[in-house]
Amino acid sequence: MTLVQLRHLISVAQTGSFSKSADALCLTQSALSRSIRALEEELGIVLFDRVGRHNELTAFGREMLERARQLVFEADELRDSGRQQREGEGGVFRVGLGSGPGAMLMTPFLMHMATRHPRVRVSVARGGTDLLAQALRERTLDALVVDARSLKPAPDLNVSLVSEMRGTFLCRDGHPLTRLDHPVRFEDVQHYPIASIPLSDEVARTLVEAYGPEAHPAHCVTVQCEEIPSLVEVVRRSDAVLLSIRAAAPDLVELQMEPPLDGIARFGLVTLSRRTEAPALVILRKLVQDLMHD
Amino acid sequence: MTLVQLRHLISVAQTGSFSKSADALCLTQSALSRSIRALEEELGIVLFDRVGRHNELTAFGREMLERARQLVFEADELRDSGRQQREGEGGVFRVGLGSGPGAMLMTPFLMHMATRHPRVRVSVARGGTDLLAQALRERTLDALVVDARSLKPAPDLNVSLVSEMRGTFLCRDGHPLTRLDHPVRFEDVQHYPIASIPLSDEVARTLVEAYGPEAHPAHCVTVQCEEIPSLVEVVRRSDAVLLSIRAAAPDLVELQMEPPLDGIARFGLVTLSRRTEAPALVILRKLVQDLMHD
DNA sequence: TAAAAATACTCCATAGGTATTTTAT
DNA sequence: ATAAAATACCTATGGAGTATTTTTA
Repeated sequence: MTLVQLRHLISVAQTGSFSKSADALCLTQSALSRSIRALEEELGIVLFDRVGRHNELTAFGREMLERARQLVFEADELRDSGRQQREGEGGVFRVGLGSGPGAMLMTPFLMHMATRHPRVRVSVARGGTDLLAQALRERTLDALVVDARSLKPAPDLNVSLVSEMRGTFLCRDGHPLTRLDHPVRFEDVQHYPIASIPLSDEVARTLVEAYGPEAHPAHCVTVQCEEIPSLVEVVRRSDAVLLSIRAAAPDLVELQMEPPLDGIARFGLVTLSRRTEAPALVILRKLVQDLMHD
Repeated sequence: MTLVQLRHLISVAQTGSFSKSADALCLTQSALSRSIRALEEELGIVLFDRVGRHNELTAFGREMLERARQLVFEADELRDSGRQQREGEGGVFRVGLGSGPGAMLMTPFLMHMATRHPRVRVSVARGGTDLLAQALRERTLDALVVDARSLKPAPDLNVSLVSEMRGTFLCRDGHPLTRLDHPVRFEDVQHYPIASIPLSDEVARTLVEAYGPEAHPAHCVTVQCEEIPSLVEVVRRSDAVLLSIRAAAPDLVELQMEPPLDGIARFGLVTLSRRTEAPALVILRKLVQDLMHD
């Protein structure tokens, strides 16, 4: 029994004629006749009563037809599901976001998937890089976006750098620090609350190297939260200073630090090597590249 | 996409190995490899990540697998349904019973189907022969059992005689008519109530020819009902006389009439000619032959 | 290095085409 | 007599086998 044979059955049942169906199926009448006959022989039951001009389904044929229709319909759906997945119109996509990327990507990513790819079942996990990497290895996640510096290199992980973003101190327009007559030093900043998302050890080391032990986030950050928009709002309405990547809020003013903070967030898209990429990954990669640049 | 390919997918997903599945499927490893690859190419998506020793389904492959399992299961069921129908283990069977056969067959037939062939969906219609024949031509019935004499011969109807049964007058043991010192005449019978199922015109004519106009059922039958068992019960408990086929009740006594009633019920199994018989027809035919004989 | 999958090639089984016969109206 | 299905015969595509290469643990 073949799906093709079932398609033939359905067609002949519709037209009531082998010849007409043969045309419709781009086959010769004889080929179609043999196909139906083979099906009948395999099933051991006659499907059509050949009544000269017009062929009628037998009682069994009628029962068979409905089930054949169902089967062929499901098979067609299955066949199409491949294309749908490729085009981001289906399937599941489970993403892990590190702290920084999570803060920047979570909402836009979910929005984008909900509006542009509504048929993809997407789920996002946030957490520490190690935990996310573990989930990736266990195949409970399809991809991660994390700060590449926080990720221990491993041969089974495939990291592709998608974005590099400078870290800076930002404040509201008209902030006292913008009116200083000398380059801003860290001790100037320290007079104000410092807002930040949770920072990786790598970033902490960069800060300590540039501005001394006082600059370790564990000490200096006074307003911490994972949602960048909330922090931005606080900084807009107060004298708090935001330590984050420049692109977090275009309307905030970047402080000209001395020495300048050359820490760079290196966001990487992580997948398991030697494993097939989730089709929806291209969507995520493009989104990250569009959203995360200075 | 082929059902065979889906079976291959299912097997490799189970074993995690092309070689093992190839053995299980009685195929070579290379053939199986190509089969899966062809499926992947048609769908446009990789199903397995070939990770050396052990092959893993991709995310898409896992989704696909479930649907493939369902599809193959349904296909197998469909394939088997033919054999099931042949063996009277499924399908529908719609029978029309004429008045006489209905009276004798209805209950035993339904009992037999319910107990021996519980998976066949059976329905029985009772009615006049013409009405039943019409339903047969409209394909709302699969077969009839009627008195052949009441059926107008037609080229599109296929009648096979399954049973001939003598009609007689029956009464209870010890009935006054059994003690007569001469053969029973119709006028003797007329002194008692006459019970009968509705009789065809053919039988009526036979009666009139044998015993005169007084014997027409429309005149002489005083207790009429379609259920033979009920009539038999009445005749057992009263002096009523039952006009029916001899086999209706073995414990009743047959009256030796003068002249003898040579009317014979000729029960025929009617189907549409040139149409495939319902598989369950063999069941009915055998049942009729077993039940309806003198 | 050994086991497993992919590839190259060859073959043949079968689906399909052409021509003809049979069947039913 | 005609239109349609079945049949006979032939062809060719693609599924499957054998031998070999490539890959990965």
